[in-house]
Amino acid sequence: MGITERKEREKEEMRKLILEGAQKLFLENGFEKVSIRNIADAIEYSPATIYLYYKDKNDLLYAIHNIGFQKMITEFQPALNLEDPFDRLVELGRRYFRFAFENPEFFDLMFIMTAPIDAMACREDIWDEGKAAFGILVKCVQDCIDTGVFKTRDAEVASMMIWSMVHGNTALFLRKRLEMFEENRRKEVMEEAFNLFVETIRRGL
Amino acid sequence: MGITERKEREKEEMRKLILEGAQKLFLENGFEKVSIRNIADAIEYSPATIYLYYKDKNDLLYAIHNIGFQKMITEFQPALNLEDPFDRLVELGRRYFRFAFENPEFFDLMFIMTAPIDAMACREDIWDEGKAAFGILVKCVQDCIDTGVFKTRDAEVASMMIWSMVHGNTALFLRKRLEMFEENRRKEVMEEAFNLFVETIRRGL
DNA sequence: CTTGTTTACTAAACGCTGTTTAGTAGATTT
DNA sequence: AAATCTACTAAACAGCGTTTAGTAAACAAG
Repeated sequence: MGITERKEREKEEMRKLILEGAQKLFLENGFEKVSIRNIADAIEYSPATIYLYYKDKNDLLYAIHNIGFQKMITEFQPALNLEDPFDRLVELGRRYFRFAFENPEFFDLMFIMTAPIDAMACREDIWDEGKAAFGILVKCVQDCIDTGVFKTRDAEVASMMIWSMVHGNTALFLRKRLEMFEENRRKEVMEEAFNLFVETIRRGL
Repeated sequence: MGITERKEREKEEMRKLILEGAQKLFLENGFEKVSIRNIADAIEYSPATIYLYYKDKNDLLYAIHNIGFQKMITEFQPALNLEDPFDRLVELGRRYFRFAFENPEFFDLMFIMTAPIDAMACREDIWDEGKAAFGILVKCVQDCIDTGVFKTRDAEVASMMIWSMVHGNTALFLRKRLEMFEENRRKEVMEEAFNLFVETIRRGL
Protein backbone atom coordinates (compact mmCIF):
# COMPACT_ATOMS: atom_id res chain seq x y z
CA MET A 1 0.00 0.00 0.00
CA GLY A 2 2.38 2.74 -1.16
CA ILE A 3 -0.58 4.90 -2.07
CA THR A 4 -1.33 6.27 1.39
CA GLU A 5 2.36 7.08 1.77
CA ARG A 6 2.47 8.89 -1.55
CA LYS A 7 -0.65 10.84 -0.57
CA GLU A 8 1.00 11.75 2.71
CA ARG A 9 4.02 12.99 0.79
CA GLU A 10 1.86 15.01 -1.59
CA LYS A 11 0.01 16.56 1.32
CA GLU A 12 3.29 17.56 2.90
CA GLU A 13 4.46 19.06 -0.39
CA MET A 14 1.27 21.06 -0.67
CA ARG A 15 1.75 22.43 2.85
CA LYS A 16 5.27 23.40 1.86
CA LEU A 17 4.09 25.02 -1.37
CA ILE A 18 1.57 27.16 0.50
CA LEU A 19 4.02 28.06 3.24
CA GLU A 20 6.74 29.09 0.80
CA GLY A 21 4.32 31.19 -1.21
CA ALA A 22 3.04 32.81 1.96
CA GLN A 23 6.52 33.46 3.33
CA LYS A 24 7.71 35.04 0.10
CA LEU A 25 4.74 37.42 -0.01
CA PHE A 26 4.85 38.19 3.71
CA LEU A 27 8.53 39.05 3.72
CA GLU A 28 8.18 41.12 0.57
CA ASN A 29 5.06 43.11 1.40
CA GLY A 30 4.59 42.81 5.15
CA PHE A 31 2.23 40.52 6.97
CA GLU A 32 -0.72 42.87 7.15
CA LYS A 33 -0.73 43.71 3.47
CA VAL A 34 -0.91 40.11 2.26
CA SER A 35 -4.29 38.40 1.97
CA ILE A 36 -5.18 34.73 1.68
CA ARG A 37 -6.38 35.53 -1.83
CA ASN A 38 -2.94 36.93 -2.73
CA ILE A 39 -1.27 33.74 -1.54
CA ALA A 40 -3.82 31.62 -3.41
CA ASP A 41 -3.17 33.57 -6.61
CA ALA A 42 0.58 33.20 -6.25
CA ILE A 43 0.44 29.42 -5.97
CA GLU A 44 -2.42 29.13 -8.49
CA TYR A 45 -4.97 27.52 -6.18
CA SER A 46 -8.26 28.75 -4.82
CA PRO A 47 -8.33 30.55 -1.43
CA ALA A 48 -10.42 27.73 0.06
CA THR A 49 -7.66 25.20 -0.63
CA ILE A 50 -5.35 26.95 1.81
CA TYR A 51 -7.86 26.26 4.57
CA LEU A 52 -7.53 22.53 3.91
CA TYR A 53 -3.88 22.72 4.96
CA TYR A 54 -3.80 25.55 7.49
CA LYS A 55 -6.46 26.37 10.06
CA ASP A 56 -6.42 30.11 9.38
CA LYS A 57 -4.10 33.01 8.61
CA ASN A 58 -2.62 32.91 12.11
CA ASP A 59 -1.69 29.27 11.64
CA LEU A 60 0.33 30.34 8.63
CA LEU A 61 2.00 33.10 10.64
CA TYR A 62 2.86 30.63 13.36
CA ALA A 63 4.60 28.31 10.91
CA ILE A 64 6.73 31.20 9.65
CA HIS A 65 7.34 32.30 13.24
CA ASN A 66 9.24 29.06 13.82
CA ILE A 67 11.30 29.45 10.67
CA GLY A 68 12.30 32.90 11.91
CA PHE A 69 13.61 31.57 15.21
CA GLN A 70 15.58 28.85 13.46
CA LYS A 71 17.12 31.48 11.19
CA MET A 72 17.98 33.71 14.15
CA ILE A 73 19.59 30.88 16.10
CA THR A 74 21.65 29.98 13.03
CA GLU A 75 22.85 33.54 12.74
CA PHE A 76 23.80 33.55 16.43
CA GLN A 77 26.14 30.55 16.08
CA PRO A 78 29.30 32.32 14.81
CA ALA A 79 29.25 34.60 17.86
CA LEU A 80 29.58 31.59 20.13
CA ASN A 81 33.00 30.77 18.70
CA LEU A 82 34.54 33.85 20.29
CA GLU A 83 36.75 32.95 23.22
CA ASP A 84 36.00 35.72 25.69
CA PRO A 85 32.46 35.34 27.11
CA PHE A 86 31.96 39.10 27.29
CA ASP A 87 32.93 39.45 23.62
CA ARG A 88 30.42 36.71 22.88
CA LEU A 89 27.74 38.66 24.70
CA VAL A 90 28.45 41.87 22.83
CA GLU A 91 28.50 40.05 19.52
CA LEU A 92 25.15 38.41 20.31
CA GLY A 93 23.70 41.87 20.89
CA ARG A 94 25.01 43.15 17.58
CA ARG A 95 23.64 40.11 15.79
CA TYR A 96 20.24 40.57 17.41
CA PHE A 97 20.05 44.03 15.91
CA ARG A 98 21.44 42.95 12.56
CA PHE A 99 18.84 40.21 12.34
CA ALA A 100 16.05 42.69 13.08
CA PHE A 101 17.42 45.18 10.57
CA GLU A 102 17.79 42.65 7.76
CA ASN A 103 14.59 40.71 8.50
CA PRO A 104 12.17 43.29 9.90
CA GLU A 105 9.11 41.21 9.03
CA PHE A 106 10.46 38.16 10.83
CA PHE A 107 11.43 40.31 13.79
CA ASP A 108 8.00 41.85 13.88
CA LEU A 109 6.36 38.44 13.93
CA MET A 110 8.74 37.01 16.51
CA PHE A 111 8.83 39.84 19.03
CA ILE A 112 6.17 42.47 18.33
CA MET A 113 3.02 41.20 16.66
CA THR A 114 0.20 39.95 18.84
CA ALA A 115 -1.92 38.16 16.21
CA PRO A 116 -0.22 34.75 16.06
CA ILE A 117 0.45 34.71 19.80
CA ASP A 118 -3.09 35.22 21.03
CA ALA A 119 -4.40 32.58 18.68
CA MET A 120 -1.75 30.04 19.69
CA ALA A 121 -2.01 30.45 23.44
CA CYS A 122 -3.23 26.84 23.70
CA ARG A 123 -0.17 25.18 22.21
CA GLU A 124 2.79 24.41 24.47
CA ASP A 125 5.52 24.10 21.87
CA ILE A 126 5.18 27.59 20.41
CA TRP A 127 8.10 28.91 22.36
CA ASP A 128 10.50 25.98 22.11
CA GLU A 129 12.65 27.86 19.63
CA GLY A 130 12.25 31.13 21.51
CA LYS A 131 13.38 29.46 24.72
CA ALA A 132 16.39 28.01 22.91
CA ALA A 133 17.39 31.49 21.72
CA PHE A 134 17.02 32.93 25.23
CA GLY A 135 18.95 29.94 26.56
CA ILE A 136 21.92 30.92 24.42
CA LEU A 137 21.91 34.33 26.07
CA VAL A 138 21.58 32.95 29.60
CA LYS A 139 24.45 30.55 29.07
CA CYS A 140 26.65 33.37 27.81
CA VAL A 141 25.79 35.54 30.81
CA GLN A 142 26.48 32.61 33.14
CA ASP A 143 29.94 32.29 31.56
CA CYS A 144 30.51 35.98 32.28
CA ILE A 145 29.52 35.41 35.91
CA ASP A 146 31.73 32.33 36.22
CA THR A 147 34.78 34.14 34.84
CA GLY A 148 34.23 37.03 37.22
CA VAL A 149 33.28 39.66 34.62
CA PHE A 150 29.90 40.17 36.31
CA LYS A 151 29.32 40.32 40.04
CA THR A 152 25.61 39.47 39.85
CA ARG A 153 24.56 35.94 40.82
CA ASP A 154 21.33 35.56 38.85
CA ALA A 155 22.07 34.90 35.17
CA GLU A 156 18.39 34.80 34.20
CA VAL A 157 17.57 38.20 35.64
CA ALA A 158 20.74 39.67 34.16
CA SER A 159 19.83 38.16 30.78
CA MET A 160 16.37 39.67 31.00
CA MET A 161 17.93 43.05 31.74
CA ILE A 162 20.32 42.80 28.79
CA TRP A 163 17.67 41.50 26.40
CA SER A 164 15.33 44.33 27.42
CA MET A 165 17.91 46.96 26.51
CA VAL A 166 18.88 45.43 23.17
CA HIS A 167 15.29 44.71 22.24
CA GLY A 168 14.05 48.17 23.25
CA ASN A 169 16.84 49.80 21.30
CA THR A 170 15.97 47.75 18.23
CA ALA A 171 12.20 48.06 18.48
CA LEU A 172 12.19 51.82 18.96
CA PHE A 173 14.36 52.22 15.87
CA LEU A 174 12.37 49.84 13.69
CA ARG A 175 9.09 51.39 14.78
CA LYS A 176 10.40 54.85 13.93
CA ARG A 177 10.15 56.28 17.43
CA LEU A 178 13.45 58.15 17.29
CA GLU A 179 12.11 61.25 15.60
CA MET A 180 13.67 63.46 18.25
CA PHE A 181 17.03 62.80 16.59
CA GLU A 182 17.89 64.04 13.13
CA GLU A 183 17.47 61.34 10.54
CA ASN A 184 21.15 60.82 9.81
CA ARG A 185 22.05 60.68 13.51
CA ARG A 186 19.52 58.02 14.54
CA LYS A 187 21.55 54.91 13.84
CA GLU A 188 24.60 56.59 15.31
CA VAL A 189 22.80 57.44 18.57
CA MET A 190 21.52 53.87 18.78
CA GLU A 191 25.00 52.46 18.40
CA GLU A 192 26.42 54.89 20.92
CA ALA A 193 23.65 53.93 23.35
CA PHE A 194 24.51 50.27 22.82
CA ASN A 195 28.22 50.91 23.32
CA LEU A 196 27.50 52.93 26.45
CA PHE A 197 25.41 50.03 27.73
CA VAL A 198 28.25 47.61 27.05
CA GLU A 199 30.70 49.78 29.00
CA THR A 200 28.21 50.29 31.81
CA ILE A 201 27.55 46.60 32.41
CA ARG A 202 31.24 45.79 32.07
CA ARG A 203 31.87 48.14 34.98
CA GLY A 204 28.74 47.76 37.05
CA LEU A 205 26.93 44.46 36.52
CA MET B 1 -22.76 87.46 11.96
CA GLY B 2 -22.76 85.05 14.92
CA ILE B 3 -23.94 82.28 12.63
CA THR B 4 -20.57 81.38 11.14
CA GLU B 5 -19.13 81.37 14.64
CA ARG B 6 -21.86 79.10 15.94
CA LYS B 7 -21.29 76.78 12.99
CA GLU B 8 -17.60 76.76 13.76
CA ARG B 9 -18.41 75.83 17.34
CA GLU B 10 -20.78 73.09 16.24
CA LYS B 11 -18.13 71.69 13.89
CA GLU B 12 -15.63 71.60 16.75
CA GLU B 13 -18.17 69.86 18.98
CA MET B 14 -18.83 67.27 16.32
CA ARG B 15 -15.11 66.57 16.00
CA LYS B 16 -14.98 66.16 19.76
CA LEU B 17 -18.02 63.88 19.79
CA ILE B 18 -16.46 61.60 17.19
CA LEU B 19 -13.07 61.61 18.90
CA GLU B 20 -14.51 60.77 22.30
CA GLY B 21 -16.63 57.98 20.88
CA ALA B 22 -13.62 56.61 19.03
CA GLN B 23 -11.34 56.84 22.04
CA LYS B 24 -13.80 55.07 24.29
CA LEU B 25 -14.20 52.18 21.86
CA PHE B 26 -10.49 51.99 21.03
CA LEU B 27 -9.40 51.86 24.66
CA GLU B 28 -12.09 49.32 25.49
CA ASN B 29 -11.69 46.91 22.60
CA GLY B 30 -8.30 47.64 21.06
CA PHE B 31 -7.60 49.70 17.98
CA GLU B 32 -7.71 46.87 15.48
CA LYS B 33 -11.05 45.54 16.61
CA VAL B 34 -12.93 48.81 16.26
CA SER B 35 -14.39 49.77 12.87
CA ILE B 36 -15.58 53.11 11.59
CA ARG B 37 -19.07 51.63 11.57
CA ASN B 38 -18.76 50.78 15.28
CA ILE B 39 -17.84 54.37 16.05
CA ALA B 40 -20.65 55.67 13.85
CA ASP B 41 -23.15 53.45 15.64
CA ALA B 42 -21.94 54.58 19.04
CA ILE B 43 -22.45 58.26 18.28
CA GLU B 44 -25.60 57.61 16.24
CA TYR B 45 -24.37 59.04 12.95
CA SER B 46 -23.66 57.39 9.62
CA PRO B 47 -20.12 56.13 8.86
CA ALA B 48 -19.78 58.67 6.04
CA THR B 49 -20.21 61.56 8.47
CA ILE B 50 -16.98 60.65 10.24
CA TYR B 51 -15.12 61.23 6.98
CA LEU B 52 -16.39 64.82 6.92
CA TYR B 53 -14.44 65.49 10.11
CA TYR B 54 -11.46 63.14 9.91
CA LYS B 55 -9.51 62.20 6.79
CA ASP B 56 -9.43 58.48 7.58
CA LYS B 57 -9.03 56.00 10.42
CA ASN B 58 -5.35 56.89 10.84
CA ASP B 59 -6.26 60.52 11.30
CA LEU B 60 -8.42 59.44 14.22
CA LEU B 61 -5.57 57.38 15.67
CA TYR B 62 -3.25 60.34 15.37
CA ALA B 63 -5.59 62.57 17.34
CA ILE B 64 -5.72 60.00 20.15
CA HIS B 65 -1.94 59.57 19.91
CA ASN B 66 -1.55 63.15 21.10
CA ILE B 67 -3.98 62.71 23.97
CA GLY B 68 -1.90 59.74 25.09
CA PHE B 69 1.31 61.75 25.25
CA GLN B 70 -0.39 64.52 27.21
CA LYS B 71 -1.69 61.91 29.66
CA MET B 72 1.75 60.35 30.00
CA ILE B 73 3.47 63.68 30.61
CA THR B 74 0.88 64.50 33.26
CA GLU B 75 1.57 61.22 35.01
CA PHE B 76 5.31 61.93 34.91
CA GLN B 77 4.95 65.21 36.81
CA PRO B 78 4.86 63.91 40.40
CA ALA B 79 8.18 62.12 39.86
CA LEU B 80 9.86 65.44 39.15
CA ASN B 81 9.16 66.67 42.68
CA LEU B 82 11.63 64.20 44.15
CA GLU B 83 14.78 65.91 45.35
CA ASP B 84 17.47 63.43 44.35
CA PRO B 85 17.90 63.35 40.55
CA PHE B 86 18.65 59.62 40.57
CA ASP B 87 15.47 58.93 42.53
CA ARG B 88 13.63 61.03 39.95
CA LEU B 89 15.09 58.90 37.17
CA VAL B 90 14.08 55.63 38.82
CA GLU B 91 10.59 56.93 39.50
CA LEU B 92 10.25 58.02 35.85
CA GLY B 93 11.11 54.46 34.82
CA ARG B 94 8.51 53.00 37.14
CA ARG B 95 5.89 55.42 35.88
CA TYR B 96 6.70 54.58 32.26
CA PHE B 97 5.91 50.96 32.99
CA ARG B 98 2.84 51.77 35.07
CA PHE B 99 1.47 53.94 32.26
CA ALA B 100 1.97 51.10 29.78
CA PHE B 101 0.40 48.59 32.10
CA GLU B 102 -2.66 50.69 32.87
CA ASN B 103 -3.10 52.08 29.35
CA PRO B 104 -1.88 49.33 27.04
CA GLU B 105 -3.84 50.64 24.06
CA PHE B 106 -2.37 54.13 24.42
CA PHE B 107 1.09 52.64 24.84
CA ASP B 108 0.63 50.52 21.76
CA LEU B 109 -0.38 53.51 19.71
CA MET B 110 2.39 55.74 21.06
CA PHE B 111 5.34 53.37 20.87
CA ILE B 112 4.54 50.21 18.92
CA MET B 113 1.94 50.62 16.18
CA THR B 114 3.10 51.61 12.72
CA ALA B 115 -0.24 52.53 11.15
CA PRO B 116 -0.64 56.15 12.29
CA ILE B 117 3.08 56.85 11.92
CA ASP B 118 3.50 55.87 8.30
CA ALA B 119 0.42 57.85 7.32
CA MET B 120 1.55 60.96 9.18
CA ALA B 121 5.14 61.07 7.98
CA CYS B 122 4.43 64.39 6.25
CA ARG B 123 3.42 66.35 9.35
CA GLU B 124 6.15 67.98 11.40
CA ASP B 125 4.29 68.42 14.66
CA ILE B 126 3.48 64.76 15.26
CA TRP B 127 6.31 64.34 17.70
CA ASP B 128 6.07 67.59 19.62
CA GLU B 129 4.58 65.80 22.61
CA GLY B 130 6.91 62.83 22.20
CA LYS B 131 9.91 65.14 22.16
CA ALA B 132 8.63 66.83 25.31
CA ALA B 133 8.41 63.48 27.09
CA PHE B 134 11.92 62.51 25.99
CA GLY B 135 13.09 65.98 27.05
CA ILE B 136 11.95 65.28 30.61
CA LEU B 137 14.17 62.20 30.64
CA VAL B 138 17.18 63.98 29.17
CA LYS B 139 16.92 66.78 31.72
CA CYS B 140 16.78 64.26 34.53
CA VAL B 141 19.84 62.43 33.23
CA GLN B 142 21.66 65.73 32.83
CA ASP B 143 20.94 66.48 36.51
CA CYS B 144 22.46 63.11 37.40
CA ILE B 145 25.57 63.98 35.40
CA ASP B 146 25.82 67.45 36.97
CA THR B 147 25.58 66.07 40.51
CA GLY B 148 28.27 63.49 39.75
CA VAL B 149 26.05 60.38 39.92
CA PHE B 150 26.94 59.50 36.32
CA LYS B 151 30.39 59.78 34.78
CA THR B 152 29.15 59.90 31.18
CA ARG B 153 29.14 63.27 29.43
CA ASP B 154 26.43 62.75 26.82
CA ALA B 155 22.97 63.01 28.43
CA GLU B 156 21.15 62.27 25.17
CA VAL B 157 22.96 59.02 24.48
CA ALA B 158 22.60 57.97 28.11
CA SER B 159 18.88 58.77 27.94
CA MET B 160 18.53 56.69 24.82
CA MET B 161 20.24 53.82 26.58
CA ILE B 162 17.96 54.06 29.61
CA TRP B 163 14.80 54.49 27.55
CA SER B 164 15.76 51.45 25.46
CA MET B 165 16.00 49.25 28.54
CA VAL B 166 12.77 50.43 30.14
CA HIS B 167 10.88 50.32 26.87
CA GLY B 168 12.20 46.88 25.92
CA ASN B 169 11.33 45.53 29.33
CA THR B 170 7.81 46.91 29.04
CA ALA B 171 7.20 45.95 25.42
CA LEU B 172 8.38 42.35 25.84
CA PHE B 173 6.02 41.93 28.77
CA LEU B 174 3.02 43.55 27.13
CA ARG B 175 3.54 41.57 23.94
CA LYS B 176 3.70 38.34 25.92
CA ARG B 177 7.26 37.42 24.96
CA LEU B 178 8.28 36.20 28.40
CA GLU B 179 6.93 32.69 28.04
CA MET B 180 10.26 31.23 29.13
CA PHE B 181 9.35 32.28 32.68
CA GLU B 182 6.49 30.73 34.60
CA GLU B 183 3.40 32.88 34.51
CA ASN B 184 3.51 33.97 38.13
CA ARG B 185 7.22 34.81 37.96
CA ARG B 186 7.09 37.05 34.90
CA LYS B 187 6.32 40.36 36.55
CA GLU B 188 8.77 39.53 39.31
CA VAL B 189 11.61 38.83 36.84
CA MET B 190 10.82 42.07 35.06
CA GLU B 191 11.02 44.06 38.27
CA GLU B 192 14.22 42.33 39.28
CA ALA B 193 15.69 43.09 35.87
CA PHE B 194 14.71 46.74 36.29
CA ASN B 195 16.19 46.88 39.79
CA LEU B 196 19.38 45.24 38.55
CA PHE B 197 19.56 47.85 35.80
CA VAL B 198 19.13 50.64 38.34
CA GLU B 199 21.99 49.27 40.46
CA THR B 200 24.15 48.72 37.41
CA ILE B 201 23.88 52.26 36.08
CA ARG B 202 24.29 53.68 39.58
CA ARG B 203 27.67 51.93 39.72
CA GLY B 204 28.80 51.99 36.13
CA LEU B 205 27.24 54.79 34.07
C1' DC C 1 -14.92 -3.52 -15.89
C1' DT C 2 -18.38 -1.39 -13.31
C1' DT C 3 -20.04 0.50 -9.02
C1' DG C 4 -19.69 3.01 -4.80
C1' DT C 5 -16.86 5.75 -1.90
C1' DT C 6 -13.42 8.78 -0.76
C1' DT C 7 -10.31 12.61 -1.78
C1' DA C 8 -8.80 17.17 -3.50
C1' DC C 9 -10.35 20.96 -4.99
C1' DT C 10 -13.24 25.20 -6.10
C1' DA C 11 -17.25 28.67 -7.06
C1' DA C 12 -19.97 31.22 -4.60
C1' DA C 13 -21.55 33.12 -0.70
C1' DC C 14 -21.51 35.35 4.19
C1' DG C 15 -20.61 39.02 6.91
C1' DC C 16 -17.31 41.95 7.70
C1' DT C 17 -13.85 46.08 6.53
C1' DG C 18 -12.35 51.30 4.99
C1' DT C 19 -13.81 54.55 1.89
C1' DT C 20 -16.41 57.19 -1.98
C1' DT C 21 -20.34 58.81 -4.63
C1' DA C 22 -24.63 60.69 -5.46
C1' DG C 23 -28.44 62.60 -3.58
C1' DT C 24 -31.66 64.72 -0.10
C1' DA C 25 -33.79 67.32 3.53
C1' DG C 26 -33.32 71.60 6.00
C1' DA C 27 -31.05 75.90 7.23
C1' DT C 28 -29.45 80.21 5.31
C1' DT C 29 -29.19 83.91 2.09
C1' DT C 30 -31.01 86.78 -1.56
C1' DA D 1 -40.70 82.96 -2.15
C1' DA D 2 -36.79 81.29 -4.68
C1' DA D 3 -32.10 80.07 -4.87
C1' DT D 4 -28.14 78.51 -2.60
C1' DC D 5 -25.52 76.24 0.59
C1' DT D 6 -24.68 72.95 4.47
C1' DA D 7 -24.86 68.68 6.99
C1' DC D 8 -25.92 64.50 6.53
C1' DT D 9 -26.84 59.67 4.74
C1' DA D 10 -28.09 55.40 1.75
C1' DA D 11 -25.96 52.76 -1.17
C1' DA D 12 -22.27 51.16 -3.49
C1' DC D 13 -17.25 49.67 -4.38
C1' DA D 14 -13.59 46.85 -3.73
C1' DG D 15 -11.44 44.42 -0.66
C1' DC D 16 -10.98 41.07 3.53
C1' DG D 17 -10.99 36.08 6.29
C1' DT D 18 -13.63 32.25 6.29
C1' DT D 19 -17.42 28.62 5.32
C1' DT D 20 -20.59 25.93 2.61
C1' DA D 21 -22.12 23.17 -0.97
C1' DG D 22 -20.95 20.81 -4.81
C1' DT D 23 -17.92 18.56 -8.54
C1' DA D 24 -14.58 15.96 -10.96
C1' DA D 25 -11.11 12.69 -10.46
C1' DA D 26 -8.79 8.92 -7.92
C1' DC D 27 -9.35 4.87 -5.60
C1' DA D 28 -11.39 0.41 -3.63
C1' DA D 29 -14.53 -3.43 -3.84
C1' DG D 30 -17.36 -6.79 -6.23
